[in-house]
Amino acid sequence: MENSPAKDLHFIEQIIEEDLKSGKHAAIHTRFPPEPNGHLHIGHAKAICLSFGMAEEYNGLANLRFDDTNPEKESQAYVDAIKKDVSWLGFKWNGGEYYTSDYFEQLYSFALKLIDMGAAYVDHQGPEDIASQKGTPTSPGSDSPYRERLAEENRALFEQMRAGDFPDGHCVLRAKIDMGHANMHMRDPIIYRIKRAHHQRTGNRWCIYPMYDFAHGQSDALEEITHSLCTLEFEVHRPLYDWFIEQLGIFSSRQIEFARLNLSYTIMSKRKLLTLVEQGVVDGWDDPRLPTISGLRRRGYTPESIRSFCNRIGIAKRENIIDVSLLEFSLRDHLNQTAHRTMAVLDPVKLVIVNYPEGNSEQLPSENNPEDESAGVRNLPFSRTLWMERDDFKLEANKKWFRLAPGKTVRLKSAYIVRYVDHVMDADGVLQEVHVEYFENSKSGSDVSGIKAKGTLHWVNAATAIDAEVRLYDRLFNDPAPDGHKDREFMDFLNPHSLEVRTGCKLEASLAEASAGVPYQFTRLGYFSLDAGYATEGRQVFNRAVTLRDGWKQG
RNA sequence: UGCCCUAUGGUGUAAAGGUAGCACACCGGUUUUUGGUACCGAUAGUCCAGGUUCGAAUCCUGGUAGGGCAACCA
Repeated sequence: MENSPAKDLHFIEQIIEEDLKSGKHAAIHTRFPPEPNGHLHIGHAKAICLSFGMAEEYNGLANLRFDDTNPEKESQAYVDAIKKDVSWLGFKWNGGEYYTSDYFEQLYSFALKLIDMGAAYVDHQGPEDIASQKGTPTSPGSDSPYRERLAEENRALFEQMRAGDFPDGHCVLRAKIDMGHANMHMRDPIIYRIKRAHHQRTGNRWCIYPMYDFAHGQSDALEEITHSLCTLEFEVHRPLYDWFIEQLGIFSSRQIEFARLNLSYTIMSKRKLLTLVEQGVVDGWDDPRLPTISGLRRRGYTPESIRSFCNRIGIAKRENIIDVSLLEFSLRDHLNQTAHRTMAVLDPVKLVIVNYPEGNSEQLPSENNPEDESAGVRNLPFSRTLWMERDDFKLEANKKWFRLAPGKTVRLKSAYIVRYVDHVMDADGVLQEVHVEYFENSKSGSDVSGIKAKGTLHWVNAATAIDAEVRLYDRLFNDPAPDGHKDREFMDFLNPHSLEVRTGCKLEASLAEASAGVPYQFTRLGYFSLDAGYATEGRQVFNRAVTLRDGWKQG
């Protein structure tokens, strides 16, 4: 690192480097602290890449900690899903796996300490009274009538709270700070509430649970987290976070906030995502149209592409909406290097090579990936009758049309150059067959025909093709910021065409052996992968993750 | 009628008082047996007004705009 060329560091890296250089910390320790009450999305991926990424970059440790202080909303199923997603992204919690609930006893002692210091009190008022006394952002609050209760009495009451002597909601424990503070969070925040709910880890051992502000910072301290990275909305919590550290005299973690990720044409709020799932707008949390990690995985995104995306978007404190095209670029960039090319026809029309002998067939070699020689070569069966893409033929074509049309000549990828002969339409004018003649000496790899074909078409041999269903996805919303409108609901912007199911697609035979989740490029069409979830016996289903970039300007 | 945060091309993000750079998107071109990839090029930016300075995206003052803050949620 010494004398390293001025690399562009984001503000968190700068803070870390300063802390390392000054000796404040010998090594850094970060954490990713999800509440197990929902599924992770691409926004969490940013946070994961940051917190785990910083630990990797500076040879530190990173913890995975489940912030499970509200048993009513949380479950083990979410814990499992989150662990799966983080692992899939390629991160290891080398600092360990923790649960805030493991600290309940310790947090209880912290509360007792606060009480003994005269810095916390039990309040018997209801939520309405407490709320009204809190004041507003522009007017100060007022003191609770229980605020000056003696420490001994508070201690006894708090012990009774724990012992279960009071019903739910009977009273709360509050930090005694300043009801006139400009920061609402400093106006005697509630730090413990009585709640008889079964906790997935502690069962019924506790009937009081600490609030976020009395759990998160303390957990950071107990794990000696040096840099506690979180999103901007916690900025106003930081004074409280620091206040508890000071009062309790615990390890001084530093909370640093960064702007959360927003992606164009989608939503990131757990609540709104849940609405889509519950109302059946999508198939579930892993619907390929959702920005959830599980959705992206099912869509065909790779962990590498998501991580490179997270590295490209930067870390800063200003609000942002990242263009979804950057995400798509990251996927194409990765898959172009790694995905095997295959041929598939989504909207098939018969292509008959009239001068190719009936009954004949041959095997034509085709490279699996022009970007990667080591990917090897496979043989494609070729014969007189093939499938071609319906929109690769047009009756009236101009000079800019490189595909098939009367008078046009094209190359069939890895095969021969063919020239239009005629076509067949049914009574409704729907194209049934295209007839072409091939040039025998134009065979791919040994072309001595001297004929130049502008366009290259993909095709599939009819006799050996396999049938499949292919699902094409478009953005879920029509608006770049569906939840950014004050006067409209995000559901108003749903894209009715976000899913297009194509049946009767023709795939090259090698795809019969495709495994779920392995991405393929369908030549000229995009990147696709087999979806085991949608498949049924004898029917393959492929999802399109993203199209290829289309540089063709029509018209 | 408060407090906190933020303002750089279309979208993101750098530049720590000294040439406003990079990526995506868009547009044009070269190569191409994927209208893909690769490569080359173009367009395009410091919220406003003052001030300090030889010199300001950067420092100061005042505006303006956007975001956040009043759950026994996290």
